[in-house]
Amino acid sequence: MEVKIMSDEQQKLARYAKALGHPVRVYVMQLLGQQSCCYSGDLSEELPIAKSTLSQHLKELKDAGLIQGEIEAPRIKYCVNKENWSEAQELFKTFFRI
Amino acid sequence: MEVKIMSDEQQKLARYAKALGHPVRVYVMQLLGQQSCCYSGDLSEELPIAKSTLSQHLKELKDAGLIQGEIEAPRIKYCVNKENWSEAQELFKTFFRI
DNA sequence: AAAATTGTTCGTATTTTTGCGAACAACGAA
DNA sequence: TTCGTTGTTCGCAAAAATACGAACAATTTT
Repeated sequence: MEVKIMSDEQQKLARYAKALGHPVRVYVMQLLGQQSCCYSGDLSEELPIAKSTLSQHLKELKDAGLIQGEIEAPRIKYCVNKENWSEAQELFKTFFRI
Repeated sequence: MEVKIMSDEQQKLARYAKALGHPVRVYVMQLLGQQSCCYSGDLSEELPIAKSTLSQHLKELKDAGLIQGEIEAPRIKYCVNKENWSEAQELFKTFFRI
């Protein structure tokens, strides 16, 4: 896309949508919606994927801005990034005009 | 995911999100939201991508169930797949609890 | 029938995503 | 300080996504 046709909103929406484009990542966000925070280990026990794979999915969500990690040694506490979550919420709300 | 942990809802949401995970596809859906139908040619004029690339994106949206094509020779009229759009709407609404 | 229009499909190349296990780093506990 | 716990990063491999132009198919127009 050398010439920019897409609006920033569309770019952002696509970015968030992409981050939510995998069942594991939807699962994580849904869990965080219920309890607002969780540890990678908790997820690792529930999900039938390798630790390293989970770590990558969490990184994806982090890179997309949907979650943030906080060191709580020796673990890492993952929480929803509320600011960006709200943004995503608004974007999807508008997109689906709901 | 040989052992199914994810719910159908989560799988579906991820599927729709994935389909929306590209700016061009967001653009198309947003246009269809405004005018409900459009032709590939219209899009091709506005978007700085090759016809074949656009065709692939439309196929993605079709495969995800978000749009449907109707032959109106020599063109193809693309419309929102209302049933699935509603489903996606509901899924995202619930997901974002909005 | 020949030519033009519309859009898909094919072939190809590049990049990104997904996934795993092994190795590593950081930290608390023994 | 050594050992366990926790989670990331590395190295690799396979699959999927992105993108293009050329070729093709279907239909309408000339």
